[in-house]
Amino acid sequence: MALLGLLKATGPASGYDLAKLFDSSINNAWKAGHSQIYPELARMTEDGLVTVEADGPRGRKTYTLTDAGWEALRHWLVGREPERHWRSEAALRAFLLPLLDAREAAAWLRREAEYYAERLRSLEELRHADGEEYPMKRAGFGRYALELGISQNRLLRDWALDSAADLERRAAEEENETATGEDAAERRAGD
Amino acid sequence: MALLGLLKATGPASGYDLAKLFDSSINNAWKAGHSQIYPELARMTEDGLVTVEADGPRGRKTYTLTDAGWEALRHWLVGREPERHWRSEAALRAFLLPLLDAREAAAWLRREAEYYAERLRSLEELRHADGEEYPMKRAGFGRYALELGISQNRLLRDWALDSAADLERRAAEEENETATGEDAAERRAGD
DNA sequence: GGACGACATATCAATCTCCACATGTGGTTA
DNA sequence: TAACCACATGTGGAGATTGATATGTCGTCC
Repeated sequence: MALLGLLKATGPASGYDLAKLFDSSINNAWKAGHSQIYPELARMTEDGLVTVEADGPRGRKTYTLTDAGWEALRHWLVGREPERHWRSEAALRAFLLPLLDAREAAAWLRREAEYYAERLRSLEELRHADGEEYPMKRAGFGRYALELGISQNRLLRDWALDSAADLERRAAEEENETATGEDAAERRAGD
Repeated sequence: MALLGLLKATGPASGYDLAKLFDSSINNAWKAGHSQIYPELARMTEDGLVTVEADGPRGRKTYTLTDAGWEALRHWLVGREPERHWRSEAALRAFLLPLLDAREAAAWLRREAEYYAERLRSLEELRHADGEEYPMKRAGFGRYALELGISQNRLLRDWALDSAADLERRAAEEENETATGEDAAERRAGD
């Protein structure tokens, strides 16, 4: 479906073009290497969703979206089957974080925050980039998706920083209590 | 890894227990049915990450985390290999949204917003629920992950509503322009 | 004219994942 | 005591995914 979408957005293209386009546009939402793209294009050709034409040099094949393909894409876009797999390593780690001690967890979160901050920067750059650098923008694309990505990364960064601060505060409090307890014990021992 | 984490968090458990726990806890971050869990437990037993003991009735097998298992889990939690698969159907749809006309896209977004709002409600309920209803809370778990989930769903809901409103505004503007153009044409025709 | 990098397509094996099918036991309740 | 539900564990096959490997061409720069 992602391939159909790109074909619709850009017009006829080769598998190679699509692979590059994938990288430079929806790679944040969906990943696919050329070893997935080529067989998929062959399958879609069989299904009549696209047509092929061998035209360019180096055995280049240009694929074009058919009416049936656009219909299928449209149907998928509008359809609302509940999302099948929402799966995120980051979320899993976040969930299991309390297994580590507070200091360690906080350190991990701070590194995570840096990572999100970096992604945030690169997305914000994209927002100010023009069509040359960001081909999908020419088609008015990714406008809303880009804003979403920016907001999400900002949220993630702030969440990581806040959680880290919270964990550190708790750790400090605990150490204080322990220290007080030890002081008391020492005082008792000294009696 | 998710399994190891749950084992660490809850202590010894059977595959059945883990499957249920999965559903009631990290299901939002990671999904796994029993048909994945049982083979995975067998594999981890071979690798020495857990030990099995057939004890309960009905062929129940209880799995216990070994030191090696905890070490592996710890290593995974602390380690920071860049996230491998971030893949989201919703994000993909969001990206391809401009392929639809504005009204249709807005309608889709409003339905999407409803969905996020519902998830938001259920997560907020979870926040106020006590350990009885939400077993992982007993272990102090999911505290930060839960807050993250709430923030994310709120963000998603607001993004969908804002984007829908924006699309509708643009569609209305366009229609106005078109109508004005037609008026002018009619006036010319009437001359 | 040779080297090199970008263009361009393809296949294979290993692994992961999903869904459906399959099988059986223990406790409770009508 | 029969029925039923929760408990409990598996297998098998289709399809997706990843990463490695393979092969060859075109244009350009030195």
